[in-house]
Amino acid sequence: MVETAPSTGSVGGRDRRSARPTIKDVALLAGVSLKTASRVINDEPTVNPELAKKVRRAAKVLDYRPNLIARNLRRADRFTHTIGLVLFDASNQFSSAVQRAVENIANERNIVVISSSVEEDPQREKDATLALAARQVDGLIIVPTGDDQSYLANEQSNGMNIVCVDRSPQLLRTDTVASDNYGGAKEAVRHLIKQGHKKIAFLGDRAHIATMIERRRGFLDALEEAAIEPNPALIVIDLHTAEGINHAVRALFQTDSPTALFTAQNLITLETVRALHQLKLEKLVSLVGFDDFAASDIVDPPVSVIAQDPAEMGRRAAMMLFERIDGRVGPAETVTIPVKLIIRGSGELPISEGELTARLTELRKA
Amino acid sequence: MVETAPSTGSVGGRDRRSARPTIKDVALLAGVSLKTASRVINDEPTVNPELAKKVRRAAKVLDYRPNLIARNLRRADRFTHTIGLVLFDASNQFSSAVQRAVENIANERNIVVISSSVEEDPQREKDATLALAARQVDGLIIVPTGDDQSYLANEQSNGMNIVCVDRSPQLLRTDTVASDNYGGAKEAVRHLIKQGHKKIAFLGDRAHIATMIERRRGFLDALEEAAIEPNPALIVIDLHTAEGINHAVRALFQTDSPTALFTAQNLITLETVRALHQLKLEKLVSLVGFDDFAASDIVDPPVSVIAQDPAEMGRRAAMMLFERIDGRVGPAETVTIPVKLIIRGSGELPISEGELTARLTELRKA
DNA sequence: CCCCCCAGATACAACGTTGTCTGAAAATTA
DNA sequence: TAATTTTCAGACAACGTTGTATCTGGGGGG
Repeated sequence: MVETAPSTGSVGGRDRRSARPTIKDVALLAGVSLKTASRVINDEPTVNPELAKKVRRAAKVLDYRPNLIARNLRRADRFTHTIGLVLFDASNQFSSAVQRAVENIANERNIVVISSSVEEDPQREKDATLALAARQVDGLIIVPTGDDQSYLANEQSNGMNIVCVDRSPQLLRTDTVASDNYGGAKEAVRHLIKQGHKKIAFLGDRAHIATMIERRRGFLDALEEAAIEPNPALIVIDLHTAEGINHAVRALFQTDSPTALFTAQNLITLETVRALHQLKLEKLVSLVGFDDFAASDIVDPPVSVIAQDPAEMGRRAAMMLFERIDGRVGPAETVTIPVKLIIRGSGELPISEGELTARLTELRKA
Repeated sequence: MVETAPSTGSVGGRDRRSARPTIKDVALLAGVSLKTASRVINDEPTVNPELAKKVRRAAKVLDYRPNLIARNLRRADRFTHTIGLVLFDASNQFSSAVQRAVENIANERNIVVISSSVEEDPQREKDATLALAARQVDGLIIVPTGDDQSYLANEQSNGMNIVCVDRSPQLLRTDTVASDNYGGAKEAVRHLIKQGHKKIAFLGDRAHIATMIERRRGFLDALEEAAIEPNPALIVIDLHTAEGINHAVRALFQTDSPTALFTAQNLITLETVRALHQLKLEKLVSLVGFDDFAASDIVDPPVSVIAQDPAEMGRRAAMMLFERIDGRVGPAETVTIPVKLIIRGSGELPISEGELTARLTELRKA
């Protein structure tokens, strides 16, 4: 599977000393002082056009590009024109939509985004975040993973601008952009109750994550509103692997048998639908998920969801961050982005107790 | 939607001069020279343990963290322990799987990944890539967007290590990790031909992208093998927006009517299935897509695909890059990652000319 | 007792760049 | 024409750090 390319010069093995030209080389070639070359590179007007032309030609010949590391070290304003983005998981659709939105806003301002994906590991979150800070980013956008962001307190008091997205930071106060998690969850469950469901299960991620707490609260309040006693056996948390979710769904139908499910996160929704397919229950058990995903409308049956707007969240977070970088002072703010119930079918299946019971008996026999 | 947090100190508005402590502050507090403090920070053994302890305590008190920008500037080896990753679109599942794999490998080596998403814009690709190079990254992993990467020639000859993923670079020779695009496409189309299809359409992305060229070649060769004359009207390229794809699919069935489709990219597959649903053709027209996507197995009908292995591609790319950074010299290599036909249903629909014709007539009337 | 050596600390230069200050020549004014 | 201002190039320091050279003092050997 490895083939070497036909005869060409070797690549790799950088001789790190002989590398890139510096402004000194440019000045030398142009026959001016180093500072004059610097002036030309930075478009300062106080240079004789003749000389400027010579410098520019030299820079072009050498393919000179300023070393931004050196520049950032020296520049008075101390802006590196770089922001850091910490994601809980780059391959989650929610994350990558946020990333894309942030990059688009940053791009308009010629700001580079340094992103780190921490795979839901709080230690990695901390390491990555501090590594970004040590690189002197102008600000941080974080989708928190762990339940303690206090390691940022010093950075913040040193003036680092921080915006959290999706999940509020814990033990730290920062600008935050979040969805209406409570309201959305409540709406989802109300919707299921309106369809006639009474045995509704909650499938959620790690219990300490702020969004999960809110979504579960919404779930419980919707039940209470309808005077439905919550059944603890129908509340499953700590789901974050495909296997775990599959197992949990099967377990649910082995013993208790909900007639509807509320899945509190996009990956959980996806895996739950997959499990329902395997159990041939997808047409018999209703489901509403929190957070939309790419193919939700062409799944069988199409999945009803509480849709978040990750692009808007990323956009707002980036804008809040840039305002702070531009000098806005004031107390930390929280922006809540509304969510929307999208009805597609999975949450509005006709209820037929008979068929469901039949299928479940069949399953339990097997 | 904006609420201010209850009484706390303000955030933002960094006083950029009074910011973070430097090693000078640490040395001062510890009562030693700057260089001694530096030695302690860098775990050099030639320091009296007494003093070392004092320095460490001072560093802790001040919450000192080295300024990596300054360090990188000075350090002899010139490694910044940072690599750049340029993606064609962060929100594409393929891209984000690559990103995740690269970050995982990099993380093991304590390397930070700076990534840029360029939204399939060649100019942005160039800008972003050079911006990363100017930040002195130790290497670059690029999923090329444009049809000319020669702007990197100087960087490369200055010793920058570059690995391309998915799409080969054009007008430049670098290490490359790619799928077996030709073989995969051929296999997909052979599979459709084996099911009895003769009128097979090709739906592809921008024509200049290396992968598209290969996949189209595979498509055409499979037809030729079976002595099927390709019909130019069934070859649609330059698809890259949801609307465009929807429109193209509708157009296909207005005039010519393929009985099967080969969609050459994941986004195209998704939108094509969506369009088929709208036209109520999803059970009548067969489809095989190139590149898998998250919900492909629970879509109605489940989508048969040629699955790539983006995680493996990212992993291999990162490993090749690190080998180069570690000093491996030699000609540029190309690694081909095998692909796999996954049969799920959409490519194996029973052919019923009658029903299809009926539905099409109905459609054209409307 | 002197010299040397070594451990271990400090002083100074350097990385590539930009901020500040100085100086020289040109341009303007009196 | 002399005095003064303006223009603009260059010298030098500095950013925060590490590499190298130098210094200091204490211990051991002659």
